[in-house]
This record gives sequence, structure tokens and C-alpha cells, in this order.
Amino acid sequence: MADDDPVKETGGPVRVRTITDLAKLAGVSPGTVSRALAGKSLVNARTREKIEAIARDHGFRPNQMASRFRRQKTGVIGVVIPLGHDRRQHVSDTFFMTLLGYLADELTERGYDLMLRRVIPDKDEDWLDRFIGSGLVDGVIVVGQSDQFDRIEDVADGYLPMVVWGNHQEGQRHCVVGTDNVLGGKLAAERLIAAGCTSLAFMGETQAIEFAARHTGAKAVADERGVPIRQWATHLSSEKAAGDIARHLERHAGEIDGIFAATDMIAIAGLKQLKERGVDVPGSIKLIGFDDLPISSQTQPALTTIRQDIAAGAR
Amino acid sequence: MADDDPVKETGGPVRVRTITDLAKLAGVSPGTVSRALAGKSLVNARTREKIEAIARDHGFRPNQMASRFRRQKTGVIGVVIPLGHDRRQHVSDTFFMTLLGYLADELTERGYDLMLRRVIPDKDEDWLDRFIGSGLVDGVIVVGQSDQFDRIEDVADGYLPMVVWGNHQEGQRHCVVGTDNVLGGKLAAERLIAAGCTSLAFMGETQAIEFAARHTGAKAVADERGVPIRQWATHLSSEKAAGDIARHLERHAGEIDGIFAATDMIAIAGLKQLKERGVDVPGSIKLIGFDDLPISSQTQPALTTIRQDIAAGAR
DNA sequence: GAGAAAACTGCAAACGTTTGCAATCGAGCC
DNA sequence: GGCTCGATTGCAAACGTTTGCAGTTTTCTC
Repeated sequence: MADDDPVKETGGPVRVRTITDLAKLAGVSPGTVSRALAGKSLVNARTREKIEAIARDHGFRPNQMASRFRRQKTGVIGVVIPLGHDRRQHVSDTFFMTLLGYLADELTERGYDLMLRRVIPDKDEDWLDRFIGSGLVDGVIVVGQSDQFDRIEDVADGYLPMVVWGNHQEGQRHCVVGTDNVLGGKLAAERLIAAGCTSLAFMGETQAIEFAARHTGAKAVADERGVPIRQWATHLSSEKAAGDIARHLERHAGEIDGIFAATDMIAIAGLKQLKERGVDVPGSIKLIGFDDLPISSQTQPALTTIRQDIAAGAR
Repeated sequence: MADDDPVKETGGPVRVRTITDLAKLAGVSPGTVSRALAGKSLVNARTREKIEAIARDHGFRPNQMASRFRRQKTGVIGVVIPLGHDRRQHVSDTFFMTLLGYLADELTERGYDLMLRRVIPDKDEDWLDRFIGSGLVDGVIVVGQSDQFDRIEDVADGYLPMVVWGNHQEGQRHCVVGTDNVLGGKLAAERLIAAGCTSLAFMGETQAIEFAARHTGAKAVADERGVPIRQWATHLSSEKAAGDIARHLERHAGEIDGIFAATDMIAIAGLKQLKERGVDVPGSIKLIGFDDLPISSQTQPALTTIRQDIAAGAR
């Protein structure tokens, strides 16, 4: 009799892989199964129960690929980290990773998945277009503008929910959230000067606009107070930074009594170098960092908490 | 004449969204376009060039959702972090984030995307099944077994490329890569004892098997050498750890002269507490951590580099 | 108990690609 | 010159869900 349903005749536990298999088993149409599983109100309570029971028994999970494809919604937010000016820095950099941690928490809480991508802009002209155009994500969060400001601007017009973690620039078109780097720089310089410093150094680089802004802020205050501030070019990756710092200290250690490090990582590296040289910190040289990483318990200028901003921005 | 192609008549830049649009424009069939864009060898060089040109001009990107759906391959590796025993710890924990950084690098290098998901096992019975069954990922990397060992084991039989970062257990069925925690614990204890310590403390918790193993290793060596080792239960999150450590130190500071911290984060927190109490480190109390985070330049026991293992494991 | 409204359910057409198979077009071979 | 073979290309059927529309019941209402 069951001629039209050979499946049942096998006796073995039927593998129910698709919504259609399940429908056959339940004796309803795929459409109904879909609705039942989606929790729509248009299905009879008894039918739904039956369907859910079967689904549970067979450990059935609707294929998300198909579902998302059909409804043209991925439920995924892309997080892309441009490895611009200093390839070694970004991913695996503590600050970005910490930020990413919070992002993951917040996004998951809102039912989104997080797709992480690291790109090397030099190698890949239109990294952003490609990511957006792929249709894989509902929105994009760019972590760090790096030196890709223009490219980001170009894309911003094409819309798509995008928020950028980075520095705000007068008249820019893309939505940005992040620390006020200029203000942070000012605060740092003010604090150093208030602590009695009379000659400052900025450790970091100014290629990426985030850091440039920090320098700008510090310089503005320093100039205003008549305190000299020099720039000590320093790589951002811990390994390279150490060497750079050592070199600077060797040549100019005596000339300054206050250091503003562009990142906490640099600050920590600097601290180590200073200690190794027997310099008293903060006795003879004062040091201030930037980022407020959980590790560094030094005093930091403002870092906005990301929570609310992200929520609103990513929607 | 162009009656059958109203699109061209609009004059505006034709929006080419699908492969079919492009095909029409190029005067070929969608199939051919697909082949051309996929770089297959079966298309005439001239046809391909033409198609590629049009694609470029219109900034066309094939819909990845559709593509991946059709070929039942996502090109995505899921990274899931079970927030088991201590909800606050995992994501936004520095160690995991650092690990994640390397993972991202390696996966991207191999053309995979990385989908991050944080789950709270208590709330969600079958977090793993759900993730795997969703068909969203080609493989899964579980970071940290936490207290979910059994659940992971259950799933491991169902196959699917899965690798777990965590502790190896005799006779387990799932593929695991990670530090040898027992060995690490042994090394730590040995080092402390070699440095002259005569009474140890282990700071951390033992609910998660990774940490339990570290403790076990340390205890084995300590017992063997006749050195007492006590356990100071300590939360893993920096904030809570500080309080725990303070409490322990207050009561038992004088009783020990060597501390093995289950993680670097705890070690750092401990270091701070000790300093605040004016304890000389490593003069009167020696301290050793675990993880080898880039920040901590203290001596650490072995941490396997993840590079090769991941590559092979994830395939 | 007829008629209408409400509650369910089934049908079939999408979503945009990939891909096996068959058709077409030249070119080379005897 | 007919035929075979290879190189391209077109056709159409998937992939597994969702969803508008059109039935088909059921349940009321009078």
C-alpha cells in the first residue's frame, strides 16, 4: 500500500534533511512546515505540535543558507579590518581585538552573526565594494580607517548600513563612531604639562589619521603652553616598537621629561625600555598611553564605551 | 527595433544586478557568464574578455549567497566560543581574542571567512548542533571546552570538520589542538621550585578542564618534590580576580612564596595587588603566569603556536 | 440549515547561481 | 565533400526555503 512512500518501508530511521522530507512525514505540505517552524500564527496548533515533534525527533534544522538566500537577508554583520599602513598591527593587535570582543557580544545579543574579514587594501583595490557587493552581509563595520579614508568615503555614498570605528573628520560622509582622538591628545598633553613636564615627545606614527589626530591634539596644547613637543616615529607593532624606542631614547633621552604614546601597546613597550635603562617612571620621565585596554591600569584619556553607539549605528 | 530589450532604451546606466542581466547585455546565456566569471577553461577567450569588461564597467559582483547556496559550500569557518563556567570571561578575554586574531589571519589567508559566535550553553541546549546543522559553515572551531566537554564529545561523532582548542583528554573523540596544560602546569611548578620556592599557591579555578589540568600538572610536581601547593580560587575576569586575590593575600600572604597563576590576566592582576601591598616581586614572592600573551613579558611555559595545527585541522 | 466569515492548508513561483547534457559550429581527416 | 572530433555555448534542472494566492475546511450567525 505504501507504494507511493518507499521511504517508510526502509524501516531505518528516516533521514529528514529538508523541509520537504519533514512535510512528507507529517503528511502536510512544505509550506505548512515552513510556517510552523517559523512560528507564524497561521497554522493550527495541533498541526504545529506534530510538526515540531517530528522535527525534534529527527533533529531537523532548516537550512539557513537556503532560508537566508530566499529572504535576501543574511543576519550577518561584517566586521572588516583594513590592514593598511602597518600590516603587522591590526589583527592580533590587542586594542582591535578587545574592541572586537565587545562587538561580538553586542551583535550576538541582537541576533546577528559576525563575520570577520581582514583585508590588505594595497593588494585589493575594492575590498569594501567586494565585501558589500557580495551580498553576504546585511551591514558592515569597518574597524579603523587606517589610511583608507578616501576609499571608505567613496563607498559611503552607495549606502548600506555601514559604520566605521575611527576618527571623525569635518565634512565626511560616512558614519563614524569612536574616540575623539584630538581631544584625547589634548587631554594627554595637558595632563603631562600639569604634572610638570617641560619638554614632550610623541611616540607613534602619523600616517593613519587616528594617530595623526592624537598628535595634532597634543601638539595644539603643547604649542599653546609653549612646551616643545617632538615626534618620535615609532612602529605600532610591539616587536618593532621596542627597537624604535630604544633608538630614540639613546639619542634624545635627556631632552624630554614627558612622553605621550599613541597606543597603550607602545606605552607598555616604552615603559619596559625605560625601566631597562634605569629611568625612573614617573619620576624623571612621565608616560601616558592611549586606549584604556583592560591590561593597562595607567591613566588614560577618554575612551568612549562602544555599547550604545554600535547598537544604534548597526541597527 | 530594440523592442525586445526595453532596458537599453532607458538610456541610463543599466543596473546589472544578476548574472542574467549581464548575460543579456553581453548577448550570451547566463551559464556562459557564470563559467566566464568562474574562470573555467571552457569559454572562448574573446567571450570571456567581453564579459569581464562589462562586469567591470558595471561593478558587477555575483551574489555570493546564491552561489554558496547552490554549490552547498559556504567557505565559512565558524568559530564558536562557549561561555560556560564564567560568563564574563571568554569573549573580550585577552587570550581568546589574541587566539582569534591568529585564527582570522590564517583562515583569511586560506580563502575562508570567519564567522564568530558566542554561545551561552546553559541557555541553549544544543548550541553546537544548531550551529553545525544550520548549514552556514563548512567547519567549526570551538575555542575552549569550558565545561562543555561532554556536549562536544556527543557531537564529534556526527563528524563535520571540527577542531577544538583546548585540553586533550585520554580517549576523547574530538580533535583537539592546544597547549598541553598538564605539562605547562608541571613546568610552572618546576620553575618556581627551582627558583627556591617552598610553598606554592595556584590562583585560578578548576571548573574548566583546561585550568584544572594546569593545576593537576603543578600539583603533581609539587607533591613529588614535597612542596605544599594550595589552591586559591580566583575568578577569571580581571575585575573579579582583583577582589579574590586581595582576599587571599590578606589571609594567607605570609604562608607562600610562589604563585602559579592560571592565566596571564590573573598573573597581571596578582602582580598589581602584590605591588600595592608593597610585596617585592620576585624578591619575596615569585609569580608565574600562563598563556604567553604579547603583553606579558614574563617567563611562560610552552604555548604551542597555532599556525600549522589550525591549517591542517580545518582543512 | 444556508450563507458568510474565519481559520487553515496546499500550490507554485520565486531567490540567483551552477552544471550536466545536448546542440551548434568549424576545422581537420580520409 | 561527408564525417568525426573538439571547442563553445545554450538549456533547463537543480539547491531548500519562503510567501502570495487560491482553495478547502470549520465555525459562527441568524
